[in-house]
Amino acid sequence: MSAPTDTRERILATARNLIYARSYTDVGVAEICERAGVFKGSFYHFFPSKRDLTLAVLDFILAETKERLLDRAFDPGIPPLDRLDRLAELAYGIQKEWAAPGGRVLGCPVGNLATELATQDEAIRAATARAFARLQRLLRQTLEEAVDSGALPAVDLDATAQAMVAYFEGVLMLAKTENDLKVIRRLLPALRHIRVPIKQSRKK
Amino acid sequence: MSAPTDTRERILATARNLIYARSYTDVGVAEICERAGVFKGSFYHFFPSKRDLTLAVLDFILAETKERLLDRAFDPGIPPLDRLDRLAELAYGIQKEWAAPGGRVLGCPVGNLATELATQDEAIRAATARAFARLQRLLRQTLEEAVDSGALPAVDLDATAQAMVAYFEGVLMLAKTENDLKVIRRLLPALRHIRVPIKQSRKK
DNA sequence: CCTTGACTGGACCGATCAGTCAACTACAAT
DNA sequence: ATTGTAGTTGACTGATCGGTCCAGTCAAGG
Repeated sequence: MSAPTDTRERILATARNLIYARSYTDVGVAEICERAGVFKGSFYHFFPSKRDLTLAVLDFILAETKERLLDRAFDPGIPPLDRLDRLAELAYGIQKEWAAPGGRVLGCPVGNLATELATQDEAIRAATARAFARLQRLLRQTLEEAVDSGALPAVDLDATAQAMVAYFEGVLMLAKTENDLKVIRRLLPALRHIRVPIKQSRKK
Repeated sequence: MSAPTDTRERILATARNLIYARSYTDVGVAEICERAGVFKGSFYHFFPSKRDLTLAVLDFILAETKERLLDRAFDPGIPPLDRLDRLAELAYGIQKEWAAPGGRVLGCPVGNLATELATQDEAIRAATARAFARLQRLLRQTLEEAVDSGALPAVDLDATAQAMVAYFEGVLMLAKTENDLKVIRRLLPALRHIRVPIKQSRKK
């Protein structure tokens, strides 16, 4: 029982904070160790490489996102379309929270890593893609319920869910670039209006 | 007259290619010089620093994007809403072209730099933000025409244009992450359905 | 012919990078 | 008591980082 060592957790949390606030390549192992109050040797005792650490950081982020964002937004007790509004509100709150300390909007931690590393590291690319797929699945389920209950006209469910993921990520990216939380306030609520119509045969 | 030296241009083009295909931090000055067939000394004769090079690369990208994408899509001779389809088609073609050599979808060169550096380098952040603002302006103008001609019901013009920028960037980012051009094919045409309704007073 | 100055070639710099390693400590099981 | 093992400490390595420096090249202008 007890806490066998919190070292690993400290490394993980510190790495998450630094990498999220800056970037993968910009943050070095030495800096992570320093800020976590850990020595190089301990780092490499727990993680075979910086790359493996990053994969672990991704898991960490995914777990946190699930409980802080997804589980709360995609609550079956909420009417389907309202879940989208909930998602937007929660995401805004989280972004605000992260922006507070450094005064910088940080965007989506998954999207940031994906953009930086997708073309360079296949494992990380795949992991981020899986994360997006999970969000897409939740959205698709929500849309399906909305259509079934008549709250939403028929749409291409898969494409619309994916488009919502894209929009969500795009808004966070834009907010990061403008370094302005208001972008999220302004744009994210329109998530519920994203629609990909069912595709018809080409218009000749 | 003549070509005073193509050295600077070669450095710029090489740097663009390398940075776009990988990332700012991952590509070193030495590698850029090597691939451009230029020596370190020449590099620093033309560019005071790697950061300044990157600013120049951004200009380079912006100029290219303007003539290859924006000028063609936002042609006043095309009906406003059709310009959006045109934008989607052209963007797809360009992405396909860039993906061909390395078999990797590269996403938006501006978005990539923005995501990687927005929190670290204020000048680059501002430059990418300006690029997005330019696209937003073009979209806003297009939407205005569409509304005036009755092709589109009234919407919040500024917010919708910005939402379209976000969606556009989000789709490219997702395509890069999934490493799949079909994502663009599938999602980008829905750009024309993005809508941010005119905001009403809070629902109580 | 001589100077000037843009440009090139390339050695070199200190700092930092990810990663290694052997010695050490603490505790558990035998 | 002894050994095994998980974890810690921190010096160290070779490579690479961005950047500096300067002697040399060359064409244009006087």
